[in-house]
Amino acid sequence: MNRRHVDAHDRDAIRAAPMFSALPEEALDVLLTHAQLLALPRRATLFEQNAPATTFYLVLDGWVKLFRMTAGGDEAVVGVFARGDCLAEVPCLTGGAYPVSGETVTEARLLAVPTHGVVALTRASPQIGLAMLASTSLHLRGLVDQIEELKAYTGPQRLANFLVGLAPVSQGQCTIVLPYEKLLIAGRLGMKPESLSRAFRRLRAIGVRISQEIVVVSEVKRLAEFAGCEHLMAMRCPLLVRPPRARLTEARPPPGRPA
Amino acid sequence: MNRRHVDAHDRDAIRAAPMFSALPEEALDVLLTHAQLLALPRRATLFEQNAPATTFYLVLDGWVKLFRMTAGGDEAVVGVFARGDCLAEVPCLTGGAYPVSGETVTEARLLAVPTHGVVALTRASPQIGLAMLASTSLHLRGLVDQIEELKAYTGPQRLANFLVGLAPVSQGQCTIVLPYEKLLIAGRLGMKPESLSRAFRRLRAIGVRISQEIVVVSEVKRLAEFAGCEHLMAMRCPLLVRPPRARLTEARPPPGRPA
DNA sequence: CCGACCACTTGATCAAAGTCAAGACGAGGG
DNA sequence: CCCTCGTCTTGACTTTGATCAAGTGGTCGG
Repeated sequence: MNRRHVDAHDRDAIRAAPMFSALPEEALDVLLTHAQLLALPRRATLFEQNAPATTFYLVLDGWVKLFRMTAGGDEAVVGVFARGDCLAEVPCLTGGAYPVSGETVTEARLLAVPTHGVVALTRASPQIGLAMLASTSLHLRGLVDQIEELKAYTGPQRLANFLVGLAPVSQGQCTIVLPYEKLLIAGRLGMKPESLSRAFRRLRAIGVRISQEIVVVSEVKRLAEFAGCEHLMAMRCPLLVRPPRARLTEARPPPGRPA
Repeated sequence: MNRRHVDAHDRDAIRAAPMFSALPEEALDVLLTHAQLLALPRRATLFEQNAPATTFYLVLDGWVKLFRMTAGGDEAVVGVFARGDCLAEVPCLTGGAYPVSGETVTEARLLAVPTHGVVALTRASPQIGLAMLASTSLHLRGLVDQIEELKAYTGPQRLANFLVGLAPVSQGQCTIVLPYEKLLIAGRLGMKPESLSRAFRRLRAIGVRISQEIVVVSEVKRLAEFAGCEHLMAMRCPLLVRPPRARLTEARPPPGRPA
């Protein structure tokens, strides 16, 4: 976990990034002579929002978050990245500033690529420009997905969707190990830790058990259905015995509410 | 407003787009031979989510929205674009599908550029690849801004921010004409029309008057301050005299509900 | 073994925004 | 002219999520 040099395993991760996948082997060697391998502890800062972008990163192991500090002092998490993901390529190549801050959330190994290294590379193989666009396209899509989620779905639905994305199968039972702390998951999903906790409780009714960082889903399809949920209405608070709501047009039924 | 051909005014708009700003005059001519000028009515569909991307657009006049239909049938607006803005370049050049749907929200004139036209262009002048990245970079930034807004600010704050962005001056008094319907503004800001209406009411307390589509701001700085708002707390519900809510620990007040 | 600290959970309460229903208002068609 | 339609506003009420406060259960250093 603390290797000092790029090995075959690392090369696989690099190949996984869309922007390098089409690169000939020799070009990759050139790139690596410019790049630096970082082994970082938890909570290490990679770059800060608004700083001039000089280096971009590729995750080889561990997790990295991108976020913004708001005027009020909270942080808004914009993305959480894992092995094979590439960070901040765009501001680097356009010569701008980082639009967000970046920080490790676990111990992590990263490849740090200085901008000038890639500019050199671009000259060598021009089609890398299109590959970069492909990479960017993925990021754009991810952001659009997030906006849709935030605008149109409730907390429990976003959590369900997050879990479905983590599930190794698309139907049946499965077990998921949460990849990072609940605190960060909450940020990623745009809610407070307390709300996340309650969201997990809500999902129990559709077959989600949780203990510590282990989540057991009894039927992934059910979860997915709830996440996209046309009929959230139908399964709202499924177990809670609630007296039927008094309708304005009817007489109020005797409130059998347990004290 | 219904010109059939690209004139000098239109060329200005094209030059305003980052991806074409650095293009030599002759290359622009080549581009225009491939492109098509569209004069569209309100509510015309440009492309639909998940369709293969074959054409991208540059807005010459009017307004265009990008949005997603959610499973529940609501639409989540991802962006609203005006003169000089470029839409959907990325999926076109990476050969993917449109991640969102696009529709005009007013009468509009657009330049429709088929992908193959630009691929030809790319061969002619390779540095256009970097220009495209610059353009994309702006889009990314815009999306990140939206996510931060949604996660960290309240409705009235988002509205204040929106108005500040529209204001022609950065301090003092000013008058703003809302560029499109309130319904769409609400969508853009991630709320329902009713909430938008109430958000405007809230802003009255800090010097925002509204009648129809005309907004008068008595001091833009005050608005900007509220939008970034460290001390939202200080000016919450400034004028409204509200009877305190009945507490659960007290006797339930007799429900004066009309039968 | 103890106690401090941490991440997380839970409960009570409150504010923000969604929903439903009704009305105001202007634009356009018969 | 009136009537309808669409947009916007308003009011009453519900639901969601945030906040505050307390409590649980770990881990780690002494």
